Amino acid sequence: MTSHPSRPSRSAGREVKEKSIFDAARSVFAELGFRGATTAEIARRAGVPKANLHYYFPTKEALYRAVTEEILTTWLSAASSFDEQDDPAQALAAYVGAKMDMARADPLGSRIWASEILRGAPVIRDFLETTLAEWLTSREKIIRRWIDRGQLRPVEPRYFFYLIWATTQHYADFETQITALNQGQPLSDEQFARARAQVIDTVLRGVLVSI
Amino acid sequence: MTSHPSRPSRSAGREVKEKSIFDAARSVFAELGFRGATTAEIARRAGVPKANLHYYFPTKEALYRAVTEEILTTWLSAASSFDEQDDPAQALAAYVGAKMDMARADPLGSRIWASEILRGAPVIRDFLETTLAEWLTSREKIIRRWIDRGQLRPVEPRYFFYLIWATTQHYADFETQITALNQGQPLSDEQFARARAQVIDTVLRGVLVSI
DNA sequence: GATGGATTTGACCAAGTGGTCAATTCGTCG
DNA sequence: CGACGAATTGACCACTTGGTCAAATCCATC
Repeated sequence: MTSHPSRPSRSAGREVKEKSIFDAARSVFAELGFRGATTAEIARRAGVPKANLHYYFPTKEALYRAVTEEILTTWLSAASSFDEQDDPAQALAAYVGAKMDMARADPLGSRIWASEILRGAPVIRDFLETTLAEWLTSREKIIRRWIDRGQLRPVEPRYFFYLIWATTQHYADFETQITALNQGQPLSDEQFARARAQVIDTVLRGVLVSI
Repeated sequence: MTSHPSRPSRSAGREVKEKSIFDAARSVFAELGFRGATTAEIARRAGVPKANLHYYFPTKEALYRAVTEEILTTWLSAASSFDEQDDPAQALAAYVGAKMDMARADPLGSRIWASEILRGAPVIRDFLETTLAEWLTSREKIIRRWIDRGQLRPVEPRYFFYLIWATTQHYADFETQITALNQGQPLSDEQFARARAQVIDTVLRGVLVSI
């Protein structure tokens, strides 16, 4: 204990404040994109003066990079859930399910990613061309092994991954549309669970040899 | 003939100019979104002074609405290609193929749509809640009929449509990412044809009872 | 070739932008 | 306590934004 509980220590206060700015930036970037986002709006949502925001993050771009950095980290840790197993059905179901859960738990991250890609990926281009490309290559090998063993239909692995990514991220990126088509109500937990199960099922049936 | 071929008539000149502004706006909105787009940049790409742009389109929002209007029109005409047929395999293959072709032929339209949804669909919300919702309801009936006839596995139709929309539009919206993962080269016609065929095949196998 | 509406455009404006800075306040520690 | 660095913030700045406007130009018609 360095201070009274109701008055957090200096360093703890810093973390809290930095996080509130960070979270505000996340939501604004997800809604308006990098160009459309304004530091004034981010500061407003964070409940701090604009000058204070610039104390913690020197520029708008630095703040944006911090946000994308965290998204890439999250993505990587989730990507490792795609493991080689004997049973492709189990491995794929786990992976697709995990991606659906991510879209539900953190739609903002997915939307910032989408927005970044839409504008030509100036910030994460390097990540796409190196880390993501390597990840994809290594997982293609796993898919090909399953195909060689006759467990999977002969598909081009990368287009199969695109289908998985597109479908799962759609529930985050197009949440507005999905809600509008659901009588204006966001998908309930039950509805989402049903969608999740169906996505897994459809994807698996699409590529498995037998089921 | 109202004038010399090299000097277009007044009304023809108007159409040409309006279209060049319109096309420039499309590309800027697709890249930067509504908020990120600037009238100066649109005017620059159209090769006209900014004041001239405002002569043809009074405000940035009017220009944006004109662009989205055209996208909705295109969408509707393409949506009618989803017809009721005896054979769901044929109908679905035609629909998915058409959506893939649209993503290839006009990626900008898809990206503007995506960008509009990402920011909460303030402009097309009404379209989503009325026209699109009705379209979806009517097509759900067709899907259910196929299910009742035992031609399709019992899926919730709307989540199935989301999978189709997400997967096909991904090739437009995430073109930057797909290109980055393809050694920096956009998908060739051959690669795209392969992706198109695989998407159709995977989607069909995912929901057809027998194939 | 004169007329008059359509078109073009440079100059301009108020509001908003990202970012700075100096003055102030705060909290910790000797 | 006093002092010193960390943190806070109102005021400010140069630049960009969407949009205006009046003067100039164009061109079909008579």
